[in-house]
Amino acid sequence: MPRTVDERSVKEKILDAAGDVFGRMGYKAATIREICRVAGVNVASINYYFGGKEDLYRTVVMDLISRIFDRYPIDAGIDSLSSPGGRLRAFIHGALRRLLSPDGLSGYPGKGQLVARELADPSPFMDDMVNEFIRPTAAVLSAIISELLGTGATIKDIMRCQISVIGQCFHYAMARPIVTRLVAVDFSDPTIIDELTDHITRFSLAGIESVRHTIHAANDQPLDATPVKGEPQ
Amino acid sequence: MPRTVDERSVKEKILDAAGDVFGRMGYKAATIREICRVAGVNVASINYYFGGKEDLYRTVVMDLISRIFDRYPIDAGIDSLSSPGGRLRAFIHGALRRLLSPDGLSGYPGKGQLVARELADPSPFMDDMVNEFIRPTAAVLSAIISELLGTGATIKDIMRCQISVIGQCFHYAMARPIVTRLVAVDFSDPTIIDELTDHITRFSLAGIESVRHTIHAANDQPLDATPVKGEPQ
DNA sequence: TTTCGATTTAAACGCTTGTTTAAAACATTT
DNA sequence: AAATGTTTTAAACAAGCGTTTAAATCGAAA
Repeated sequence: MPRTVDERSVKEKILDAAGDVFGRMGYKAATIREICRVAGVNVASINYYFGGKEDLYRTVVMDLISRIFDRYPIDAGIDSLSSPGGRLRAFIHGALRRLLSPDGLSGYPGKGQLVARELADPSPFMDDMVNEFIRPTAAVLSAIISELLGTGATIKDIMRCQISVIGQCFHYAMARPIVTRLVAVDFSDPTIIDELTDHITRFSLAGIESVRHTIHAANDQPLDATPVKGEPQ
Repeated sequence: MPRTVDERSVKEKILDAAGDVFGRMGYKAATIREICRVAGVNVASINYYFGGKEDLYRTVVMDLISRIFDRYPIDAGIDSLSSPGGRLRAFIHGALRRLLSPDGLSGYPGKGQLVARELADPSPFMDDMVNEFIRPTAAVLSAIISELLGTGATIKDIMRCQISVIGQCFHYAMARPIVTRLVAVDFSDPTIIDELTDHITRFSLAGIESVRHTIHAANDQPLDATPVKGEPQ
């Protein structure tokens, strides 16, 4: 237990520094000496307060994600909306805020990369993360899309549309090193989340609607063989 | 230079093993002792043939990507098609083959993760990769989308649609650890690339068309404030 | 002031890393 | 068969890692 006001600060300084260093370097390349240098504490502090490097990492990742989902809950404003389109919009808005907010997962460079790194290179406790945070999130989106697709939609249909929606959101966070290299995107612009919400919602609603049409039109024609190659009009 | 048939095999055995180990563990966590153990060669071989760990990594990544883009060129069958929708389909097909083919970037687990890892944690030579491979690819897609959006589309419009299309493709490769945890996707099924091409093309063409409508309808109404919240019908 | 538990510190520990070395093994040429 | 240049090998190297240790430092209670 901490004694003075500075004590809790030591633990927090380590957590902050660890988030940055782990995010920038990855678990293996990050050294506790570098973390302690950034935090301005002694190297033994990490073992004293957290027991070791691995436990520190687990704490950092879990704390970060928990805090984000506390601040931007999965179903924020979703239940209150009656139209599935509005709910899709609320979902996309929430996902983008979790991914792109400066106080969110993407305080780039640093903490935000932790998530991208976990995706590319899952930790042993990735399963906990999936079960606790991602699975409930996916369930909410799945319900919305299922409603938009209407009866007749298979699990495959729902799943693919789900990935189409999430993929658009994630790409901004995941491929940020590439996106920023290719085009000038000002991620610090506070209006960008709203703008992207507009775009992705519009894009996705049309995409889902198009899939819905093919489902209802598929009753009389085969599905396996050579698929539709032409564009709509 | 190699003397016998086995000699070229040593270099290739190292390259193969390095692709697997680097992909599974990441650059830092991968040890040359593990790579050599997998390859069945002496630890000194890597320095003898490649000069060191870093040069080996660079060679592995560049070789892998070059080979993929040789096998699945950016504009495969795109120029021959007259309709922009058909060209979009060809582009998506190519992107998915590069990302998901078993002989492609995604010989999962292993080499495929190298790409995801490079996205989340770019190497010093990420700039070379972007300039040589990604920028030309993005240019092709940009031209197709520009044509689909028609006159009046801003660079922002084109860019966002571009990311919407690429994001869908990449998500299968990037978030594979999560996707496979959530739903049963058989990535070894040879027809999956064609199926996903169908879905993403259909989804994207409708999305782009929807964006096109808003562009042409935006001449008389403001764009900033509260955006469309309702769903299509 | 003295005492005592909690924190901070500098130094050291054992271990693994990438790399180097010098000798052995090999295939080919003279 | 002897000589030559190339490849393979086991062993060693210095450097850096996470972790431990034991002493120093600190703040509050007695």
